[in-house]
Amino acid sequence: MFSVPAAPRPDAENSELPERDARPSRDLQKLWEGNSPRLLKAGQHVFRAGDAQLDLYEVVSGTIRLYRNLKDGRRQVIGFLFTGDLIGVELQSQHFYSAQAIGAASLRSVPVTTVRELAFEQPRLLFELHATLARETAAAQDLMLAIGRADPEERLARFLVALARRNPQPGRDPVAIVLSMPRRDIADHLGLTIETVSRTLTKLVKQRLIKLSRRRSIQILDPDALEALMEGLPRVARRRRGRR
Amino acid sequence: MFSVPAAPRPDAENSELPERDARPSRDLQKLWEGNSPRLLKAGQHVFRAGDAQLDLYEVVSGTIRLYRNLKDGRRQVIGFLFTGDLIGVELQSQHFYSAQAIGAASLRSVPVTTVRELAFEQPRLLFELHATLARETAAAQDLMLAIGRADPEERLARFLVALARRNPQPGRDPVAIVLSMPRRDIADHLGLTIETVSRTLTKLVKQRLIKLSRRRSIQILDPDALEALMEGLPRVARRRRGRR
DNA sequence: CGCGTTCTTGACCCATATCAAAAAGCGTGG
DNA sequence: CCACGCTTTTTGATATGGGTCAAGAACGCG
Repeated sequence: MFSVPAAPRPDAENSELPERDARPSRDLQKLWEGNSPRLLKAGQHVFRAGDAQLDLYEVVSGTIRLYRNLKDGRRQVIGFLFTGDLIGVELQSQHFYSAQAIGAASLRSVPVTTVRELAFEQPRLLFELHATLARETAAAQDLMLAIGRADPEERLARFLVALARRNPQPGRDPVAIVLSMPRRDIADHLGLTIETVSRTLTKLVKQRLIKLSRRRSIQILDPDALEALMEGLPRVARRRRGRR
Repeated sequence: MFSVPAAPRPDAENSELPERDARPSRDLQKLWEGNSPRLLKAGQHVFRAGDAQLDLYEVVSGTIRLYRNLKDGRRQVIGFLFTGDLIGVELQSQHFYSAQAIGAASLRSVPVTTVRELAFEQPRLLFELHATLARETAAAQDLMLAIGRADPEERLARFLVALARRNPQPGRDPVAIVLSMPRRDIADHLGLTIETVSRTLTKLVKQRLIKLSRRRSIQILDPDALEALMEGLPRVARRRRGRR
């Protein structure tokens, strides 16, 4: 079963990837008080890589994708943000990735200058942001591992499990998840092509690990098998990855 | 020529990746005063993923590799740290990657509890650590882009340019860099095999972009061409990466 | 000088990208 | 509610880059 690991586990190898979102804390809550959300249309950018960072944002509704480009257009989707997630916790002079609404979305924001001032008086706030950034870094490293070393099946398994963990579905065991992003984004996130994403999903369906309906909604039928897949254990004795 | 970008440039697409290291600042300097360095032998671990984080470290000498594993041993090298770099700026309860000396190395450290106390009194210190962590995150995302979307030639180009930038060689234009890590580490860093790393390096040699001697030392003959390679521009019109 | 280790080179092959087309959704207007 | 057209996704056929396997060469160290 999925466990939503509130407290970290003392498990060295299978380090639970901390989620990138920082759900409301009292310190952060204060920040937005009385700020009316900004509405974004599908495809609209919050900011682009290289822009000066003016604000810290919180996603109120919708899904935001963060990404970087190579000059010739190849794209790496860094991550997806959902309701309650923060954007821009780095607090640097400029953004090093772009943020764009996938569907319609809404955000609220505070100027970074305000955040900085508050943080000076109230170190706990800064610690909080620091911890959020640390989770983000861990997630980035985790994705690196997936992209650099896992095959498509493992990458998809990781992606789906991570998504499921972020939407703690109370109770119901065949976990339902909604893909609020198109295949192209998933492909660019996992370093694959959309064709491979599609083929791999149908492969997972055939193995009865998941079930997909209407393209964007997925039921996880066998969470344990999926989690095993993440680490590549199923293939009984994967080639021989001997080292040193 | 290589420029060591002290101040960020307003260049949207070709965002300079901030270096992960934080060279000495007054605030940080104070931390280690009077701490005698810990010596590490080749291959020795500073800590492993999952260990509790007890200290914040600074590399005094040598090279440290940071990495994560999949259960079956596949490894992703997150990054390499050199003299002056900090390890453990996340300040979380446990490490989510392992840190290991490549050759002989030495570190000095401060307990995280001490860092936390100081940070409460002296917010600037925490801001400093936060900025370091932000650079680390940016580097991780940059590597993701390379691993997910670049071919071996581009990945090596990025790796070499990044290395050269971290060792600001005063003056001398054919920039000399030393690979303080074996091919296996480079491969595991870039998501390649050692064979591909080797072949790609000789390919770069044949193109007269670099020159390598005694396996571990490299001269960059044509910095501009290398930088162009990073973004994949040389191939005059790479397939067609059309997107939206 | 000799041995173990690291790196390079070569031959082969397979997983995944590419190219191409069909199918399934989805919104819109009648 | 259905028909139409556009977009997204799936499926199929083929090609190829980089992985795998296997020597051999270069190095470094005692």
